[in-house]
Amino acid sequence: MRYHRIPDETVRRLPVYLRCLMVSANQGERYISSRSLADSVGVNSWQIRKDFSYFGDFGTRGVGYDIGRLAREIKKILRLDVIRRAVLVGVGDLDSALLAYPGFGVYGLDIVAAFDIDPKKIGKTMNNGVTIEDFARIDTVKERDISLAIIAVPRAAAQPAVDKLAAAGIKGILNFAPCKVSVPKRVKVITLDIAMELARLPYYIPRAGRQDDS
Amino acid sequence: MRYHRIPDETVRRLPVYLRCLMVSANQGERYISSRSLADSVGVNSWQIRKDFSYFGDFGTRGVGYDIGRLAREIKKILRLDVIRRAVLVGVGDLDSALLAYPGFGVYGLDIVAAFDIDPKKIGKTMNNGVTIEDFARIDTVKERDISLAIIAVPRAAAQPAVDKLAAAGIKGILNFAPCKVSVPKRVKVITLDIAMELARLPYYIPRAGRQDDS
DNA sequence: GGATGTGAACTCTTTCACAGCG
DNA sequence: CGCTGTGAAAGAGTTCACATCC
Repeated sequence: MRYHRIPDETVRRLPVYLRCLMVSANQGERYISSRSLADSVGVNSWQIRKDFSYFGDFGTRGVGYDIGRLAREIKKILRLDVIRRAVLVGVGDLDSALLAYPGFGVYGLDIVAAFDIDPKKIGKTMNNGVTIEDFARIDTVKERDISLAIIAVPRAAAQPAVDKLAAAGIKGILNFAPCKVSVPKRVKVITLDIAMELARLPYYIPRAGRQDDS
Repeated sequence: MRYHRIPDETVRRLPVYLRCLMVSANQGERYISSRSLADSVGVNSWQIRKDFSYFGDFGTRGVGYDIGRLAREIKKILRLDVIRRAVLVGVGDLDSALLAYPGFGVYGLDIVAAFDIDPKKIGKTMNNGVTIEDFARIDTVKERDISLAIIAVPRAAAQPAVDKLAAAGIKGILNFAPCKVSVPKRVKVITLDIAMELARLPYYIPRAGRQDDS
């Protein structure tokens, strides 16, 4: 399969596999079968084999996958094998949560700068030791080898912020603002909209009536 | 089309359409065409028409969609037209952010209780006036007409917490814990895993080389 | 035997083209 | 004439069945 276009859905699943592999590795395991990996992450075993088959033959028939090797391969595929410097834009409640989040480091993310427009925040230092700078100077990230941005600003501020980030050479953006943003093709945006996820939850909940267990 | 199974992808897009409609309504607009709605949310106009066609004929040919009516219809489809009482499980940094999040109320969510296992937190009152209770008493939600839960607990605590929530009659869970959780079929879980989104961002960022704008 | 890797069938989703209506 | 609504075609992604290899 090696020479096909990779489905986006496969790329979405790879980080999930990776996390599971890291957990298994921590428990001292050496090999894992597609079946047991599948059970852990909640997909089918053939889905897992198909996903890996897009990238190469990582397994050993009759044995399974070498956990350490597979984890390294996935990291390489996802380009998580290099540390990337990131900037936080909009320092609020969400950012405290983000900074407290264990696992950004695991995925090669190093938050080295933070910006805000609020004069009350500028100059303050965050939990991780980074001092908040004035967003007016966002263009300085260009000289600081920062390629990723996490933005958590109000809706109206999102598009202008993204425009400035794109101009400053940022290549990837994780957007927590509740709206679509437009960027040049060379910039990748992933929007994570909490309210949108929440809003579709009731759809799956029957108003009343019989229920059966699983 | 009315009598088909609804694609999950359509359900995922409906909240996005709804938000856009609410913004347009606030600006005093009365009608919107599939084309202009499409431009606002970043999909194609035929995608929008197809999505709506699963539920009925909401538009007027030659004119477009009545914004108020369409918003009401979508709310009804998503079952956002009733207030749902929700409980927060695990009160940490993320929860402060969640409580500050404008827009839970917009989608009919009312956070009426909070639980934690940390004795230092139990008894304290959150920003929204809700007092944090001992998670050991989570079963009391059964008598309090609470149908949704938002859980933001460490990975190891997630499955036990979810089991207790399911036993307490919770019907829908928004899971921020970084892992898969198993539930009875009658319970719907939506997992929102920030690290998993972040981990796939570098995949789309070329290591180096030529770039073209859009 | 036991597990992987993969073409082929199948299912789900998007796109198209245009009929139908206001 | 403009814009919606929809069957049909095309495209993506998943599932299956089994050949293949350790």
